[in-house]
Amino acid sequence: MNSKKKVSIAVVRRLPRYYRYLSDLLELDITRISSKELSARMGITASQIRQDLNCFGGFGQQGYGYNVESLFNEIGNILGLNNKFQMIIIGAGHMGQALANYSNFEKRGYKLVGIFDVDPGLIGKKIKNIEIEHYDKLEEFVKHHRVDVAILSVPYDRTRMVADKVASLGIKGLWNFSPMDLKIPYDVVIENVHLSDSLMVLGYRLNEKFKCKKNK
Amino acid sequence: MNSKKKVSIAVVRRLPRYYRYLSDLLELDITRISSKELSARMGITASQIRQDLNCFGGFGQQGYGYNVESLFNEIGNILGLNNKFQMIIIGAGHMGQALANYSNFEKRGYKLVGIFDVDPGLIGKKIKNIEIEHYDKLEEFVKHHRVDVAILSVPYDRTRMVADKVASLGIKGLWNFSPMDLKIPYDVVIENVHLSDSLMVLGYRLNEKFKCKKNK
DNA sequence: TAGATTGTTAATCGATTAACAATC
DNA sequence: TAGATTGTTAATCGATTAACAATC
Repeated sequence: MNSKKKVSIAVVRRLPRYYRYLSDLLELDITRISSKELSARMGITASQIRQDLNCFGGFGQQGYGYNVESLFNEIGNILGLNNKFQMIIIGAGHMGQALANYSNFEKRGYKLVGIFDVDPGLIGKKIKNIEIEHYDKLEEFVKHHRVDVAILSVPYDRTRMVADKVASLGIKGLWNFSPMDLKIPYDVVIENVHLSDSLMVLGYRLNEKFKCKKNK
Repeated sequence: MNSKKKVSIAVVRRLPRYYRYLSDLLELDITRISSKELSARMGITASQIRQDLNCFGGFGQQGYGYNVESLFNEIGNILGLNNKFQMIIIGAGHMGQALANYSNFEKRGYKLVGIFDVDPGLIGKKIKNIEIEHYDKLEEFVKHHRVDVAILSVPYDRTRMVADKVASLGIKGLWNFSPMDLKIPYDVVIENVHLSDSLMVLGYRLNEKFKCKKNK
C-alpha cells in the first residue's frame, strides 16, 4: 500500500528504468509480463522487481503477472510525469543551451518557462521560443511566474551563490550540473548530475578491467 | 593494499567526491585533515572514509590524519587522471557539442580526438579545433588512431546500432547519454548518464517532499 | 610520554534474494 | 480445477557504522 514507510532511494532510482523497459514492451505490443520474464530482460531478480513494485501497490495479479500498459501508467504516475513543474535554466552556456533544446521535458512532467544568463551576447537570443533574459531579472520573473525547478548550469565559481539565490526565492527543486555538492539552508530537493564524476568512474573502471597497463 | 579483492562500486563512486573535497581543502591551504574533520565537512561517517580509503592503501598516519595534498594525488592516481584516454564523440547534436566544449576532459585523463555525425550541415564544422567528420569515416579513423572511449550522444533509435559498431571496432569504453541500457556482446565498460532518469527522480522526490498536492 | 587518530575487526543495519502460502 | 505467478515473510548477503588495539 501507499505510505506505510519511506521508500528507499535505491528503489526510486530503479523506477525510471522499469518505466523504460515497460515502454519498450508497449512498443512491442506485449500486453502482459511476469516478474520472471521482466527480470530476464532487465538482468535483475524477479524478487527485486516484485519487492520494488510492492512498495507502491499490488499492481500484479497472481497467475497472470502484470498488465504492461497499466503498470507503465502506474509507474508514470508514481514518478509524477503528469505534473507540470515549471522550470527555468540558469546559465545558458553550452550545457545550458543543450538542455534547453532537450525535447523530452514535457513528457517527464516539466515545462521550460525561462532561461537566464549574464552574458550580454546571449541576452535576447531565443531557444525553443524562450528568450534568454539577464540574470538580474530573475527575481522579478519569479514574482510573476510560478517556478518549481531551476536547472543550474553556471560556471563552478558562481554555483554556490546562484543556488542560494534560487533557493531564497522559494524554488523547490534544483537540477545541478556543477561538480559541487550544494548545501542550502532552505528546504530544497537537489538532484545532482556530476558529469565529471561519471567520467572519472569510467576511467577507474577501464583501468580496472584492462589492467595490462596502457602506454601513456 | 592494492588488489586484495574487488572494491565495491559504491566505494568507487564516492572517490570523485573525496577528490573534490580534497581539492577544496587544497584551495583553502589546509595541509592535513583527519577522517573526523572530513566526515563533518562531507556529511558521512569517519568510519566510512577510513574504510573506503583503506580499500586502496593506508594513506593516513595514526595520530596525525591524512596529508591533504598526498591523499589528493593518491585518489587522482586511483581514478586514473594521469591516463591519456583518447576519446571521440559520436553525435554532434546539442548535447554532443556541449560535451565537445566541455573543458575538463584533460584534467580527468581524457583527450578528445574526433567528432562524428551524419548531418551534412555539421560535417566540417570545427569545435575545439576538431573537425566534425562523417560517421561513415569512423571505421577508417579508428584504423589510424588509438581510440579508447566513445561518447554516445546520438538519437535514441540509433543508439543500439552505433554502440554495437563502436564496440566491434574495439573501443573499450562507452560514455552513454542515451536513455537506454546497452547490452553489448563485447568486452566494454559502459558508463551511463541517464539525464531523463535523473529528472524523473527529481520529480518523484519533489512530490514526496511537498506532498500537499500542487494544482496542475 | 600522552594524546590523537589511524587501520582493521566486529556489530549493526539495510537491501537483495529466496521461499512459499495465497489466489487468480 | 490445475498451473502460474503474485505479494509477503524469512534468510542471506553486503555495506555501513562502531569499537578498539596499534602506532605515530
